Amino acid sequence: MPELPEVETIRRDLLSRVVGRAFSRVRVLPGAERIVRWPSPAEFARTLPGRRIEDVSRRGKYLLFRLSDGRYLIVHLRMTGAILHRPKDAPDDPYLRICFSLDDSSELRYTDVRKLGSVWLVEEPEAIVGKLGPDALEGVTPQTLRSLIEGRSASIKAVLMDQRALAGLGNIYSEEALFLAGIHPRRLAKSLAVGELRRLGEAIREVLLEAMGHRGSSFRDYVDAEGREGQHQRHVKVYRRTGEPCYGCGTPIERIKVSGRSTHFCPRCQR
DNA sequence: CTTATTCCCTGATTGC
DNA sequence: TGCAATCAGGGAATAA
Repeated sequence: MPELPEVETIRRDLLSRVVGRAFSRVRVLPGAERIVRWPSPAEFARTLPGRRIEDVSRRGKYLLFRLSDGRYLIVHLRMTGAILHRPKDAPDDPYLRICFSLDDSSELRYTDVRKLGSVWLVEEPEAIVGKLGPDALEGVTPQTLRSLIEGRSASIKAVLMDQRALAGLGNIYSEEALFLAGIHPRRLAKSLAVGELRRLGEAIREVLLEAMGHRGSSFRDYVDAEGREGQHQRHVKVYRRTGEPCYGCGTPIERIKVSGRSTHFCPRCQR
């Protein structure tokens, strides 16, 4: 499940590998048409060849390729998407959905078991990422956190996962940040005190930086641009640790539902 | 404006 | 052991 640390790991991998390269051929494989959200799959595949990749950036969980004609190729991996950079004669990758051939005999291969991911080719990236809140890796001050929770009656976990409030956190890292800050995921967001908001902001930053240091978490499908797994799944404190002892106090980690998502927490350390 | 629910999609896991 | 039901979950769409 690529969240901010996984997408950022891929971005950094791709920077050195594809910036300066041009697309030579683009194929949307049969059955994968739905992944191409804009324009039509045929126009998408026809327009990209000849365009050079000038930069790779990230907003929340979105990857943005700035192209030489000023347009942007935008990719969202959702649950099971991956972007692999391979030599063109490398063995086939399973679940290949879109193949971007580059002008140096390499390929960007978009693979996606469940076909839930999305790609766009647009002139104006704000049309896609404009609704996102501030990036979770930057600008998470107590003041911004306070502005996020104002006028909302949702739980703090729901707010952290709301990409229009804060962009980049999903289930894994919102749970980990709340554990680190000692905050119960069902707490009403607006009930948090200033000190708790400050701790939460620090926890978000710490969790994301540590996960990026481990090149992301590979619980199921996530791999980086070279097809390698991350290591942070070995370091999570609560995510998918139902029944296992809390590293802080030994109490078994519990699993509950919060705003429709399974949620893990320590009932003793997070009140 | 808000929050809650459904849907997408298929491999892995669970339950009988 | 076998097979069907359930689960996983980001975000869009829809309902309330």
